[in-house]
Amino acid sequence: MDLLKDLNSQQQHAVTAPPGPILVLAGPGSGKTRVLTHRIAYLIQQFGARPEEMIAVTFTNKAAREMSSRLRDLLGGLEAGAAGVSLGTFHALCARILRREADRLPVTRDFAIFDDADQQSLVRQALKELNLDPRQNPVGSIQAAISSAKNELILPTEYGASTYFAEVVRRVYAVYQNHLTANNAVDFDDLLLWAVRLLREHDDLREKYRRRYPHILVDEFQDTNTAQYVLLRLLAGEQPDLFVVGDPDQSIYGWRGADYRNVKRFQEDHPKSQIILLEQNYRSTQTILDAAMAVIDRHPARQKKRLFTDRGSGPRIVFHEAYDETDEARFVIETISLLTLEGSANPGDCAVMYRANAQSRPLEEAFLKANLPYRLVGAQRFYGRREVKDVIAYLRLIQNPADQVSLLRVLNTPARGLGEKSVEALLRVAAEAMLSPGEWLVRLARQSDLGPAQAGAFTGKAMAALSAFGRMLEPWTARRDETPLVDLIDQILAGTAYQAWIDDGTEEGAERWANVMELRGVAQEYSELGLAMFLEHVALVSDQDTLTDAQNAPTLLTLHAAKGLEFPVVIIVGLDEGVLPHQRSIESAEELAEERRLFYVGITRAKDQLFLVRAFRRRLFGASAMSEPSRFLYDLPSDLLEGDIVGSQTREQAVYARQTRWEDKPLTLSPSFQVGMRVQHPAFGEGIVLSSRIDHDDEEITIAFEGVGVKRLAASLAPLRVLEG
DNA sequence: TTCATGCGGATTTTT
DNA sequence: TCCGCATGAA
Repeated sequence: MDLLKDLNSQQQHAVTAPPGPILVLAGPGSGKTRVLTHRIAYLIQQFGARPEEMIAVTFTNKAAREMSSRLRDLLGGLEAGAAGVSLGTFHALCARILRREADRLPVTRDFAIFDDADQQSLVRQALKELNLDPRQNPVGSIQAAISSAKNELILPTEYGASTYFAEVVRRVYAVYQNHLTANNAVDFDDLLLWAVRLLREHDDLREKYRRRYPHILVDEFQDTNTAQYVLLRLLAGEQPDLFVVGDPDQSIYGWRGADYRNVKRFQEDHPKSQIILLEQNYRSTQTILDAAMAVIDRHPARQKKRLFTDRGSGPRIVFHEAYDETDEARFVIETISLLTLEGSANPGDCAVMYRANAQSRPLEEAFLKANLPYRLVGAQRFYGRREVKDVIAYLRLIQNPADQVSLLRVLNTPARGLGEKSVEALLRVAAEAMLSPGEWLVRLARQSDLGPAQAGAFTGKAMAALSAFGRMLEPWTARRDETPLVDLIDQILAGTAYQAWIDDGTEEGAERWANVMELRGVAQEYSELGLAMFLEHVALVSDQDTLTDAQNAPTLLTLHAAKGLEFPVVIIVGLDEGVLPHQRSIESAEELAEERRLFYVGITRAKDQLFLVRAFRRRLFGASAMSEPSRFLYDLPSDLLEGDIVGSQTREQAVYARQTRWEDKPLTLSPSFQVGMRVQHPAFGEGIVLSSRIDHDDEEITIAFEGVGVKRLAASLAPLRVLEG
């Protein structure tokens, strides 16, 4: 079959490039998944690469699945071959390596993977031990700080403490890490961090994996963080066949440690790398692309891409200013109803996007009031629900009795009279016996006789409850490998009378039980693979994966959640200063630029029609306040728009607003000094500009001054006056 | 162990 | 405004 026949020339160029470091800058809707899958097929067919030698990394399981199925279609008869490619998320692939090489780690291969909530629970515990007040040292902030440190590959001993908070973090981090090991657990970030450490510190392992995976492909490369970048470098070795695809313009996870500058770093680290741009868009109308480019071109120091399509210009973008958020929601409903009525779109073709989850509320209320169905993405996550986490915690405890976080979660769930005092005593006694509390309980169940000292540690009631718990747990752990997974879950539910505990007869109660049953359903699919794989799955999936497109209803989702998706009709609401860009991001040029990219991502989700909505006044934290149009709106050329952004404002105000907003300051730089300009400097006198380039958020100019020589200056600092351009 | 109360904080969340 | 928590009373 001819692999190249349905690729455009840029895509062909990327797919057929000789093996080596290759950077593909792929605009939205430019077919990057297609390029990745074709590249894999091409390497197999033209270079005789074996699928087992290839590793393809994505950021989401969804993307991995998508690639896997597209690859299967593509390779057709080579199905077995396609299956040989190691395809998965960074985290999943690292978890696999860690389990395989567990003998070099401080945990066993049964280690648990701790999520955010588990991490916070450990942080809380550490704070307690260090006698620090969780009120003054917010658990979430500390956890986030530890997470960023890990993403930057900073170990507890290396953590610099220049402020009081950093000192707190430093201490908590150390204790936290010890606890993780004691729990026989790693957290999300550890999956990457340990993988890097393994490859860094063990020459034989590094060699082994380099030989094993000579071909590496990476999707969404702009979203890699430092740990992931370093991991790739370690895996890739000196003569890498490293094919990375990304789009710095769609980098919206900087706040999670992703660093689009890795794209630049890649070019510096691989000076011979090939750079290929994918600019033809197969998704949107030219009007939408023009709007998107107008927004993103204000972001300097970027590799420009000219997005184009052969789809034609399509309808103009509609801007609407609503009175308040209720009115905004009403406009959304009316718009969707109208489109449905005229037959230009199905409800399911429409997506409503917003900056923050809180904005979904007025929208949901409007949908409910209008008695219209909708799909809400994100918000309350299935695997974050209490009842789901409870059952998983039981399973995790069975798989890994050292998992103290899970134990403490379920020890008194359902309530069995084991309060704080009993827990403290249990932890103390277990520590004395040099066992984890879970193991201690199992041992307690196995030998009826207790040391007198230990028996004295508990009240009679607590003792009875503990041994009952131990006797329940013991057979589950002892026979965990023979017991079918669903049977195990049923035993847990029966043994704990769990339904009675969560289903209180209310509607919520029924829903909670339904969630448990849904989890049981997922477990059913894992009956072959078993408990360990099931736990791996639930630890590493996200809820995005649960997004089904079954019903024909509009989708409500955040701009972040929208990345990677597309819809015929997109309505972006809340285009107000303080909402998009978010209040919190306005101060920092870097964050403001990310808000801009977020808007860009939103715009480029639209295939046919785009609606932009804002509200004249908006209720924020209770108080209602006037809001101003988002500064990003002023970047849209008016000939693409239907509806006037100026809205109720007077012309004068609008002009003022436009001027004062031209700033996203440092970052909106396009070089203001041109080569050949004559300039005047108070100290150096007159000179001629030799070159100018934007570096980060400043302009760096090289000037030849008469009688002084060549100087390199920063435009923001040097007091330069232009004499003639 | 559970409920009531008060306080502080309030983005985004691929794994 | 409203949610989650930490804390204190029953």
